[in-house]
Amino acid sequence: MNLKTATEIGKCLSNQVRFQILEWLKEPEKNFPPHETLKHFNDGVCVTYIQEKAGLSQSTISTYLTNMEKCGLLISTRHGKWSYLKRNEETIKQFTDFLM
Amino acid sequence: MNLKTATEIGKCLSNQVRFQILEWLKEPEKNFPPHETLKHFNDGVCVTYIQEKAGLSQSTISTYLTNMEKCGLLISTRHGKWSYLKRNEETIKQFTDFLM
DNA sequence: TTCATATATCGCAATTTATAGATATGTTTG
DNA sequence: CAAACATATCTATAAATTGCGATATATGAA
Repeated sequence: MNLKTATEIGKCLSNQVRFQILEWLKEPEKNFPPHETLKHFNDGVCVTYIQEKAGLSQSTISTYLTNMEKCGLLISTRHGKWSYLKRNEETIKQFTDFLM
Repeated sequence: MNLKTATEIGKCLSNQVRFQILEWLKEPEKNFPPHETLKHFNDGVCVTYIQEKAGLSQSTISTYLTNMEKCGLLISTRHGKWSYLKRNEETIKQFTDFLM
């Protein structure tokens, strides 16, 4: 982890909704409805569920999630027409190690 | 640690200079000149040293440091006309625990 | 008390971010 | 292929942040 990447992560964490999403994704099955097609949360939660729960527009949430993925906070996996997002614990660990 | 406080900390970490200051303060004796009056770094580093090293204006750095103290990232101690700043490891730990 | 130094606060212009609607792209299904 | 749906990107505007100079406040020294 370097200063530039860490600051990019800091930018993601500077917004309450984005930070909240990261918290929700700690326990997907507790915070989101079960997936209808996919029967598990192995790859996280789809954009629509996150968007509905956050209550912001689809475009806003999509941008948030894209940025969070770019700086390594999230991992995105496509299954058909859905994108599933989960926390990238490795990057989060590197970030906290860098900070402490 | 709650979401609001964590996001305030995130805001501090969203700027490269502020993040850098936090990194410098990990090892004050390595990153700053020795104090002339105070002979130790027990309370951290004075505003002027941080300002000179960061290369931004006095007012900007003062505001940065004030904000970083308000959200608990730094601890400020007055000794005469100088303010000394050091990392608040307790808050930093709470923040990383909250994130992980 | 007056001066010099250290830090804090105010007011402002420039830049960046937040957020939405419109539109584009990608994917499945009929 | 066309329709329907999920997600991504583009464009625009309001709001927040950046960073500075000017000014105010606090402290120690003369």
